[in-house]
Amino acid sequence: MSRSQTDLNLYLAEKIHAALNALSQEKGQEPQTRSITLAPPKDEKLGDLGLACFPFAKGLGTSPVDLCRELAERIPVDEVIERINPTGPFLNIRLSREALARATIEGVLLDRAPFGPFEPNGKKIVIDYSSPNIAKPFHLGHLRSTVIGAALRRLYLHTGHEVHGINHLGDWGAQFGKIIVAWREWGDEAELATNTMRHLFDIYVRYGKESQERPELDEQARVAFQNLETGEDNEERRLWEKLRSISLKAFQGPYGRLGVEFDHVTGESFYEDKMDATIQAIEEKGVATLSEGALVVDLSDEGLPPCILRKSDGTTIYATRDLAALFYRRENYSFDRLLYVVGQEQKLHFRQLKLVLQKLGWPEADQVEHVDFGLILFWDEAEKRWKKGTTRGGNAIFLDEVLDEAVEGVRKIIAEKNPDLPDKEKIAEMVGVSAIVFNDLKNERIKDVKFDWDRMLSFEGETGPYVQYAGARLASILRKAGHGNLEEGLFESNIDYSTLADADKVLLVMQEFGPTLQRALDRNEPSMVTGLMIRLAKSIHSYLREHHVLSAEEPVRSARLALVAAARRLLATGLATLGVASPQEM
RNA sequence: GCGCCCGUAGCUCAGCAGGAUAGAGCAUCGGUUUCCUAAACCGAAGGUCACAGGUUCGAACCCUGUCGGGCGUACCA
Repeated sequence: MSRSQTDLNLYLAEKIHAALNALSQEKGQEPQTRSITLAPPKDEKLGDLGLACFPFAKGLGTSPVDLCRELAERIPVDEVIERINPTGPFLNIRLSREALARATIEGVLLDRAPFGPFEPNGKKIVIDYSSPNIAKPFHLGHLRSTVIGAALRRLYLHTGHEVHGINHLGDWGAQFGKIIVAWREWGDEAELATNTMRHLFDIYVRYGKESQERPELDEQARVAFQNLETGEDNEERRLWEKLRSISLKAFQGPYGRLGVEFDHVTGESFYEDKMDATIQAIEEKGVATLSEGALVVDLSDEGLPPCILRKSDGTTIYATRDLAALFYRRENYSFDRLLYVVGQEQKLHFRQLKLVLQKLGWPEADQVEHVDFGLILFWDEAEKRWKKGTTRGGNAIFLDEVLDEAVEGVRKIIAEKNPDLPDKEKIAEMVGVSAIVFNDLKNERIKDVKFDWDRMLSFEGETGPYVQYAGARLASILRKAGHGNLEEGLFESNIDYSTLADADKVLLVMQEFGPTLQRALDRNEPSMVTGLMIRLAKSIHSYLREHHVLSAEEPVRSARLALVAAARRLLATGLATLGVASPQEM
């Protein structure tokens, strides 16, 4: 079964492409290279998918209306294309309902691309995401990089890429000097043991406040990091190791709850012994200069501040470690693309890094991309506006608090609406955590997220639970039909797909899966998938209202069950790429 | 100051590389439950797409300028 047999957008695009090329050849023109994007016509009576002919007409020296008519003549009606209908400059196509149902349902249930995994394409993608500063709690600010990166990792995996997901932990650097000093001043072993992250957070915040009146703290912190970077087995190193390992352990909690995985956990400290060689390599290329006591790559040609390789006190900086990581990743992963899922406030830093790579003459410079995202803003009642929250100010919200609130909200709804549900606690966790993840992946990543408890804890409308609920309803129908394993045995009976004409809305949304994955990859934008899942859930909820499955007569009943199984499965697949669970019941 | 990002319904956002009459959710109002989960469904109301020019068959989308908000602007990450 070829891809275009299950992905009808692709099927149509191939037909149109062939017709366009035939026309080009006749007119002695170059073949068309412009990609074909189909969109639903404004009026559904015109067809299911349409192509605007304007851009193609220009190259062929004809009018869009004429081109549209000519294309329609050249694309014969077949078992998939029920009607081809030139409407002025728009080429509208109506799909055969039977073919639509067959291609979609069989494609999904037989796990064919784009619904199932793609054939390996040999491309290697490295994704750097989450990368929190440990020794500070996992707070809301870490959530975005973590869930966006994890979703991209799964999307690239699904579409046949070799993916290396890396957690570039912030476990090195000047900040550790501050944490070491804070620990010396106010650290409490008992607190650290019982209340690890809260305690580290408290002393870090205290450092931020007290260092303003006691500037000697900053000097101590600077020295502490300097001592750490000597590589010697000294007090600083022992403290660093202790604090690092204990906080790393504490981070497994949030990662576990979120279901986030990494292929490599190589933090900044991993490059401790690789930075000298990196600096040396850059110096040998002759692009490093000394400026104000620091070793830098000058970028004034591009009108940017310099990229600092070594600070005037001899210690390294995050740029040094990022460059060492780039050298290491090029050597060890020979990536086709390297994605940094990091907030937009670091845009300048990544521009600088890329420019350094260009100066080094790396061809890979163009394959390094900053996948940036917006901030999390908090409502300031006094100023009546949305503001950035800071860890330093002590107003960070811990991720566990947010997840716990969401789970508690779900518990209440279960108690009210489905008190007999088995495994209540497990389901509450699944649904509550998912709601937070889904919410974060809902909007375009570049948009700032406005943190709003009411909105986050709302489970109605365009939310994670709404989508999960659609899946649970489908699962419930399958369970009652005796399909314990959901789609098992469905193909044993011959399904009469012609009886599913009234399910065209659901099926057409399911057909958007392929093009949506493509767009999500092109733009590194998981929200494309989130949006599709909402539309799919919406179409399912509507369909189930109007069409009864279990009480239908054969052969309609079997066909509807197949539809239900396929919709359920696709929903689960899409949600899984987002990191959202699909409970059987809720 | 300079650079980058954002500005669409009361609120939060979509708008699928420039296409047909700008769409959802929340909130508001009204309707649906002897029916596989009402965390649902159906309907009503709600718009100067920040503003002004420009590009063209066509602009919420591209260009220029203005206004508003945000982020960044060498030894934090």
